[in-house]
Amino acid sequence: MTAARQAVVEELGKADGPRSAAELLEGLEGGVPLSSLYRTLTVLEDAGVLAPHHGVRGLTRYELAEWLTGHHHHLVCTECSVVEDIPIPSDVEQQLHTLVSALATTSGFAADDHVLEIEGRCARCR
Amino acid sequence: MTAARQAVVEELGKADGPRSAAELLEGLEGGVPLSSLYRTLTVLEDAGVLAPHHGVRGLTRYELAEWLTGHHHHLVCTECSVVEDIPIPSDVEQQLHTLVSALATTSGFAADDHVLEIEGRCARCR
DNA sequence: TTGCCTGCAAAGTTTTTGCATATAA
DNA sequence: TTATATGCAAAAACTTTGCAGGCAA
Repeated sequence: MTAARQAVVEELGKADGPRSAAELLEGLEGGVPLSSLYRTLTVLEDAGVLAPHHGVRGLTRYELAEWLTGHHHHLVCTECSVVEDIPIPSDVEQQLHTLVSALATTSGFAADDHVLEIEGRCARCR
Repeated sequence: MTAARQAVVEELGKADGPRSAAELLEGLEGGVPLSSLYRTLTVLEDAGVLAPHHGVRGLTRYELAEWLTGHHHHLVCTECSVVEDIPIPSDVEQQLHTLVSALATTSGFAADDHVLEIEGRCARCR
């Protein structure tokens, strides 16, 4: 774990939602080249530390993997594309999990995970 | 509604999941230029006929809007990136909807819609 | 030394845009 | 005619790769 990687993990730890390479760049001190940042993101993803998020057109954003943050879902603003983490009460999660397994098995799918994104307008855009 | 647009809508009508511009190209007869296809997709999206899907790294796929297909969710294969439509029983959908509204309002979000993606391995990749 | 990490520059992929032509109303 | 749609080529946005130099074990 090098300094560059540490910095990315810390930056994502402070964020309240997934961040793209360009967004991370703003928070990182020193002019890190984009190519290095992308390489760092790839390494951390392969290591299971980061998880990619693909909720918005043409952008891959990253967040800390769920074993670090806990299971959660996202609120996606359809106007400004902001993505915000949202925790989910464990009883609700339980329901959801049951529901997902049932849906998947009838289609021959082996469900590993589920992604629930709530789309709407955030407090600021309203 | 021109012939080119008709063709895209028909192609998507036959598909069992969202398709990218490149994927659509294979099904369309005659060498349609990509740029025209992208323009067609944008027009149809703005017209509310198509809905974009962003479940896979760096790819925007399109599907018919839900007023044409009915509400549904997706199975996403983490191995081959195939995305398959999956209908959802109305009682389950009801539960989900209630749940989503509750989660969103506590965060100042105005929830318009929700996206549930089930990730796993498809029948072929298993 | 040996191997991984970094920066820079070049290239790749997907998507958008400008402009002239073609088509439709 | 008048507006909209299309094709081609160029560009843009985002991401990946090659290569040489740096740093650490």
